[in-house]
Order: sequence, then structure tokens, then C-alpha cells
Amino acid sequence: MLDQRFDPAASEAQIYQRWEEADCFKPSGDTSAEAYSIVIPPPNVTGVLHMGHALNNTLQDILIRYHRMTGKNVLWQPGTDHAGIATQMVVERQMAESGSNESRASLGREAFVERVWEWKEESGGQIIGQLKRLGASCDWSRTAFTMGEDGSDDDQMVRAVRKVFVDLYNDGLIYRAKRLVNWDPHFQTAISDLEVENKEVAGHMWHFKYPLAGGATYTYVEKDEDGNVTLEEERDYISIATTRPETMLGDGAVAVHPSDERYASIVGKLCEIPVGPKEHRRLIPIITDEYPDPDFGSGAVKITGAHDFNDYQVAKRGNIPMYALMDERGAMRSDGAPYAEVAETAGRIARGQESFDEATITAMNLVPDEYRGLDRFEARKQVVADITAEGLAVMVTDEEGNVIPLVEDKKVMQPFGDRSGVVIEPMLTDQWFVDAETLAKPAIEAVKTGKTRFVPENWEKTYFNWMENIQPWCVSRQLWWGHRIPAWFGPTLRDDQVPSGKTPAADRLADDQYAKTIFCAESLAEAIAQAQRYYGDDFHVFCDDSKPSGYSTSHIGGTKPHWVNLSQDPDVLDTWFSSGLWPFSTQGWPDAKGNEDLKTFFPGSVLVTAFDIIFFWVARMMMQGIHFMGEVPFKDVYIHALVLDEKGQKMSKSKGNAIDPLELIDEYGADALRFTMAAMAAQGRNVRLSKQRVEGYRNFSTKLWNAARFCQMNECANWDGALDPATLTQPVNQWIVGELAKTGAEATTAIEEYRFDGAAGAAYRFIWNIFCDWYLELIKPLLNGEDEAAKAETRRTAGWVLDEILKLLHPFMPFVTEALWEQLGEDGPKREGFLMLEAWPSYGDAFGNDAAAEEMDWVIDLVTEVRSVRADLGVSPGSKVPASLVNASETNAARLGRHGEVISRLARLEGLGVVEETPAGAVTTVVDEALLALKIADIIDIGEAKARLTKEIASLEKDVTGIEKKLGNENFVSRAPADVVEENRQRLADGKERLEKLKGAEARLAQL
RNA sequence: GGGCGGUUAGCUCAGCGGUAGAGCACUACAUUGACAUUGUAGGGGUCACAGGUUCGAUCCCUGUACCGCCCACCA
Repeated sequence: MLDQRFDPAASEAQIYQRWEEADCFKPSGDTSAEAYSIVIPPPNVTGVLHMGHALNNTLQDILIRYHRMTGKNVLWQPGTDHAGIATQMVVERQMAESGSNESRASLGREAFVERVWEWKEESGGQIIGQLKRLGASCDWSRTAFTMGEDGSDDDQMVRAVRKVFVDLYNDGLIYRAKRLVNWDPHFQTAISDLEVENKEVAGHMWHFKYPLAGGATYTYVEKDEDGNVTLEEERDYISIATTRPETMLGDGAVAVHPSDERYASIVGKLCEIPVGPKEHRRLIPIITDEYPDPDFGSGAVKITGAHDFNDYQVAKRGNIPMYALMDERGAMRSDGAPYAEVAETAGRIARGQESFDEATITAMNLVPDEYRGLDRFEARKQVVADITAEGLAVMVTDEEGNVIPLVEDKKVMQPFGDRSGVVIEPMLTDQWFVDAETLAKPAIEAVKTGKTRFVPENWEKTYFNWMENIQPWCVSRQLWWGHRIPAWFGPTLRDDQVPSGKTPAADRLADDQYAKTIFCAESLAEAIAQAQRYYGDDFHVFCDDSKPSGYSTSHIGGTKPHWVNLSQDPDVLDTWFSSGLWPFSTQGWPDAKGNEDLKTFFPGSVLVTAFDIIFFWVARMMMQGIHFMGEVPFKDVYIHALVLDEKGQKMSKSKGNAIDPLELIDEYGADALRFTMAAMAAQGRNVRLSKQRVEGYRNFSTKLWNAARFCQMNECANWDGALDPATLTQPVNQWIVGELAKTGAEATTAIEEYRFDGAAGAAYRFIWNIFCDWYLELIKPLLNGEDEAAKAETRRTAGWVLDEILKLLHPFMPFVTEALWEQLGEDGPKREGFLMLEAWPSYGDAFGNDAAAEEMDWVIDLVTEVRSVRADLGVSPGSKVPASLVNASETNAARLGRHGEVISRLARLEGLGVVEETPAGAVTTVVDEALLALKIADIIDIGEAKARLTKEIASLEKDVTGIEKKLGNENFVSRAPADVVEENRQRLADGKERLEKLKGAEARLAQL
């Protein structure tokens, strides 16, 4: 006998364990069956399950369980992501909080990475355990990790990443270059555009005067739209606006628009940056460029190529030096020669007296001595104060007549690191870039031609929009935790050290300055071999890590053989670089190219993810998948919503509004949480989660449990396989199997179309509102009756339908359904195996039975009508009311004969029969063509009864008039589809007939 | 600035060219017969607004307003 209710806490873990031990999650291995595969979006290895994971993995598990039941060879590939920055951050924070004096720096690279591995081992299983609690049916024996230990037995991921990197490098799709990149001063690494969040913050715009060199002056004229002069004055300066005064120190020019007449006379002249020691004020040229907008501010823009993305482009076009001002912490530089010396050089460059190369410019620290070492925001304050003190701020008169510096309060968009939260600094650094534009082309094409399909479709636009404007992807990170970049740098050799026929000095100046001294290879040995071939036999190549005996730096340039010391790039790759390989790296690539798993499970059937990750991950997988496998990595991309709190806010720990899915599982069970996720997963929407909703679906599972209990008590739980609808004789049984078949079809279609809410809703409605509310009530008389054949048939049908329900519901509520499957099986023939491995139901047309459906609908309508009347008129619920059906049709009279008992029971009626005359003292209501007379006139308030009728008549009359009007419209009758017209005619006829009867009832009531 | 989405019952949301729906909340009633994690009944909507297309618009089109989100961005 089933317990009173299902106890998720006690049962779920145990059920899960049994599935796992029986290898239920592994692919069937039946290669004759269609393969169905999903790769999990790998959660951070050190992460904990949050609501987003719960939604994402519930939906995947529903698909996986469904397709497994349809007999496919199913793989849900699990794994975790090493999550470079995030994980490194966690470990660093732990060290900081531990109170020990350890830090990343004190530990050193090797020990620190070792520490991260330890942490990974310690916490890496946690999230997997949590996914198991959710019921995720991944094949855990294949759990993958985006990293691996170089040189260990488990280095396949390392080899995959290296191969990808080296191949792309050899194809010219990865290159190293000095570019302006987003620099995170907290983590002291470059990050990609996607990892930058632009936020609007309150800022200021300062206006400063850049005096013309040598005290030169010009006539500054402003005109209005009509060409009338509004301002004319002699100026010895050009006015510049800036929100970042500290970057003035690195200005290389002032730019104006070529059409800007105000400044035409001073273009080509020099002006002075109004900051720094007076005797070494730097002069910079006034140039023209299309970039400045003459209508904004003064129309003149300072150009700081090394600290602003727009300026960078201008500087590149105009060959303006880009002076880097800050160090990796975002503080003003304190390296290099004293300011006076450097400023002198810069001055000569500005006057065109000295040529310059990138390396020279990079080495120059133009931060005046008094600002060196200051934090960038400190430096900003200083610069503003110094300029203002010197009287070089643009002044205005305020409302009270005071002359004050012009400082506008202004909302400015500021870039922040998405992980660190600090202000990102554009920095000129050497980084590795992927030529995303080239890789994006086939990835765009694949979606255009439908090889990969987005569901819902509108996400394609987002994808296209981004892919079509894609920028080079900066993939190097100055971190320690990650895939080390497989590139080794050779030394820069003096001219007399250069191998014959090679010209490194020239190479250095070229755009691909490093190309000839970089050795990109899948292993150190290969890199050394490459270098050896490059340098020739006169050189002996080795690497830092393996200093050969007899090595001495003095040998360089000395007697042969010369020593060439390679050192590996210290940087690691962006986490997403390896995540992008996930669909094939998890299947053993590159080792297993051509092996069964890769052939069988790549490409994946669908990728399930949230929209916030389309760019980060989906796009990268598309690019890398197509490039390396020659095929799209998945056929469908299902984009689901984000989980928000009840108020529509993004859940986050810091806001304190996060609901912990594990707590919900503890409280309501995994099934309830899963069902909630499915029911709320309407496409293209956010999911607002409330506990109440979860509670409601927990109640649903209890409802199912109790329905099963009822079946069991009534010996309906005997499981005996198939059911032939043709053998059914009872309308109620014929009807329920038809309803079940409809539900099954609806759920199947919905899942196939990724409408999880539709599938969940269909199951919910059928189980609660049809099976429990009606079917189980309707069969009670049969189960308690004398007709043994009918009883047997009903038991069999109820038992069968219950089993089918368990199957249909299983992908959504795997635990409670599996528990019921097992426990109900104890009453009947022994079940062979797990519910999760049963076949997904597919019902033929044979299950539909229109006549039975119509008959049962009539019964249900009748009962509902009586209940409504009783409730409205305040008839006490317990009392049995004498009732009869007046002037019923033959059909309905027959139906009453078959169902009178159950109707009487459900509607609390007695003496229910067919009569020709309305009995005295009866209140009547209309059911179909007949009047239903209830002898209650003496126990109710006639006024209320009348009011009820009046209301119904009014509402019906409104309907009827509406339809009459419609049918009276010539255009409607001639132009609307015939079936619509016919349907309206029928409705009108029915309405009128009913109206007449209601009016009759009203009249009769008036006589009482 | 560009793009995407939203506006339907008190709340959260489905829906859809032809009769406006669910869950929760609310109201009333019911209590040993599977289930109070329940049952029965009920109230509650100018489907944001304005035009247009159509025999017919909550639905399609255009515009407006407001609300989200994404991308870009003026120094």
C-alpha cells in the first residue's frame, strides 16, 4: 500500500542512485537507432547550483528523458568549465580571507596553479552532486572538464586546445599584435569586449585651454545657422573638453574637423598641453580628422591614442604617437627616464624633428614626475586642480555673477569589468587575437541556410547583428589559471647574431613584428624543432624550463654554437576559447577523430542555453565547430529565459534576492521545482519565480500520488501492458482513453517544438482536471457495483491510464513517477525495469471515440449545471434533491439510463428520471435540449432563483443579439468562410432554443 | 543612436483573425471513504492608446505612450 504521500527527501536520492547503478543514463549504444545528443553548458567547476542552472538543466533533462523514451541512442554529455578569471578570483579571495599571508604573488605561478587544482578537486564535485539532486540524467561516466593537466594522462583537452590554437595560427586566423585592449586593473589582465559592461555613471566634463605655441593668436569666430556672426574674439588658445583629464598627459595631438572654419587658420600649428612643469610643457600639433563633431563641445578633440578607442583610430590614421600613461594596476607610470628628458624627446617628435617607432614610444613615460605612481583617479584630481590653479580652465559666470571654472555635470558611460567591477582602462598591449570576422562568415551562413536553427527564431537577429559586426577577439589573458598559450618566443638578436638570410630587425618593425620569432606549436619539442629549423645549425635551441648543461648567457654572440633560449608565452587563453570546442572536445577530439562517439554524437541535436550567453559561447562554438569539424556543432539552439525573482529583478547573491534551488528541492522536492521550470518556460520570456508556484506543483504531485493510491485501493493498479480500445464497452472508459490519447499527442508535439509549458500544461490539465476531477469520480459507482465485467474493464482501464500518465509525466517529474511505477508494480505482474526506460506512448486514432466523448461531456455538463444551481440558490450541499429530466431526447434519455446513478451521486440528486411534464414545485434549468427540474422551490429563496435566471437570460440575449447582427450583415454571410457562417447559425439556433427554455423557466418560476 | 521584446483578471503570465484563458490571490460553501498539499461554486478584463486593413481585430499593419533588455556612443 502506498504511503499517505510521497516523501521526496527520503526517496529521490535513492531512486537516483538506482538509476545510476543500473546505467540508465548511458546511451543505449543501439547504433541502428537515431542518435540524440546534448552537451551540457558546463557550469563553473567551483560553482554552486543557482536558479539559472536549475532551469537550463531541467529543460535539457526533459528533452533527454523524452528522447530516451522514444528509443533513441541518447547522450547527455556532462562536464564543467575551468572558468579562468572566476576561479582564480575565488582562490585568491580565499587566500586573502584565510588570514595567512599567502597570495598569488607569494606563492608563485606553479604553486598557485597547484592550489587551484586542489580547490577544484575539493569543490569540483559539488555542482555535479547538485545537478544529480535535480534529477539530471547525464552520463556521468563521461564527465569532462575544459582543462586538463599538461603531460598527464588526462591531457586530451590540452591537446585539443593546442591543436586549435596552432592550426588557427598557421592559417593566419590567430595573430599577435599590439592593440588597444580592455584592461582590467584589478585582475591585471586584458579582457574581451564581451566582458566589459558599460554603465552610465555621474561624471564631469572639464573644459581647458590649450595655449598656442609661442603665444600665437587667431581670430575665433562663431556663427549661427544663418551665417550671422555671434561671437568674434582674439584667442591664444584652443578650448578642449574632456571627461578624463588625467589622459591629457598622453595627448599626441588636437584634432578638429577639416570643415571647421573656426580652427582652419591654426591647423598645422602647435599647441601646449596645459599641465606638467612649465619649463617642459609638451607641444602637440593641431590636425584635422573626420572624427571630431564640430557641433559638439568646442569642436576640438584631444587625441590620446593609448587610452581611448576612438582616439586610437585617429592616432593610427594620423600617425600620432600613442603615449601609454599607466601601469597594469591603473596607476600612473613611474618607470623610465625622468619627465624632463622624455618630454624633450616628445617635443622633437611633435615638431617633426625626430622620427619614432612603436617601441620607442612605448618606452617613453610622459607622466610628469609629480604625478608618477598616483592612482589614475588621484591623478585626475591633481591635474584638474593644477590646471585650474594656473588659470587655464575655461571660465564662466554663474547665476550669482561669480566667475568659476566650467565643469559640466554629465552622465557618462563608463566601462566596468564584469567580474572585477572596476573601471576598465583601454591599454596598449601585446595580445593574441582571433580573426573572428573570417570565422564568423561560415557561422553566419550556417544559420542563414538553416543548418542551425534558433528557437525561438527571433534570436537569429541578435546573432546576426553581433556576428556581422564582430571585432577581433582578444584571447590572451594575463592570468595563471587556464590553458597556457602554446607559443614560445625566441630572443631578439642583435644584428650580428642574426642567422644568415634572416632579418629580425626588419621583422620587428613590421606589423607582424613577432612573426618570425614566435614558434607556435602543439608541444615544446615541436617548438624547439621549429626554432632549430629557423635559426639553423649554428644555433643551439632550448627552453627556459630545460636549460642544457654548459649553457651560459655569455655564449650568445660569442663562439659558436650560439644559444637560443625560447620562453613560453606566460599568458593563458580566454576560458571561452576552450569552451568553444566543447561539442567536439568532449567527444575525444582530436584523438578520436573518426571514432564512434564523435561520429555518433557530433553534431549535437540541440544546444539549450540562455540568451545572455549567445555571444560568449554559442557564437564561438559555431565558429570553431564549423572551422574544425566542417559541420555545425548543433542543429537547434533553444534559447530559454532568464530566471528572475518575483519582482522581475535578476537574482544575485549581492542583492540577496536569490532563491536557492537546493532549498526549494529540500522543501518541495525536485519534481516540483522541475515542473515549475517547465511550466514557466514559455518562449521568449523571463521566468519570474515564486515559491508559491513551486508549492502549487508540489501539490500537483501529491494529487497524482493520491490518485494512484485510490487506484491501488480499488485494485486498478494491475499493470498488464497494452490496452485495446476496441474491447472497451463503458462510455466512461472509452472516453478517458480518448482524452488520454489527445493529451499524449499534445504533449508530444509540444516537446518536439520546445514548448515545455505547453507539454507541462497538457499533462497537468489531464491529470488533475480530467482524470482526477471527473474520471475517478465517474467510475466509483462502477467499481462499487455489481457488474463484474464492467468493474474488471474499469479497473483495467484506470490502471492502464494511470501507467500512461506516469510515462507522459516522467520527463517532467521523474522521481514521483518512477516511485509510483515501482510501487504500483508490486500489486500486479512484476515490472521488468525502470519507468525512465519505458517507451514513450504514441496512441493511434483507435483511441478516439467521439460518441463516448459527447456522451461524457453531456454527463459532465449536467452535473456541473446542477452543482451551479445548488450553490447559487443555497441548497445545502448534503441534501439530496428530487430531480427529473423533462422532455429529454431519446439519446439523452438513454444516456440518463446509463449514467443516472453516477449523476445522482455527483450532483446529490434522487429519483432522477425522464418525465413529460415539469413537476410542481420545481425550479428548472436547461441542459442541452431538455429541462432539468429540481424540486427545491420550497426550500429556496425564489427571488434568488429568479435573479439567477434573469442574469443568465440577459447574458444569453446579448450573445444571441450579437450573432443575429453578425448574420444580418450581408458582407459577413457572403465573405466569411462557409464553416464560420454555419457555426454561427448553429450557435444562434442553439442560443435561441436555450433562451426560449430559460424564459419558460422564468415564467414558471413567476407562478410559484 | 541601432536593435529586440513587452503592455490581456488584484498578481504572475498563456493565448489568438470568428464564444477572452490558467495558476495564485479573493468570496461563499463543504469535512471519515484517494487527496485540506482537498473538493464544489462564484466574483473579477474597453486585451495600453490612436489610426488602418478586414465581413469581422485582443490577434495583422502603421503610429504614439510607457516599461524592460541587448548593442553602440560625443571628446
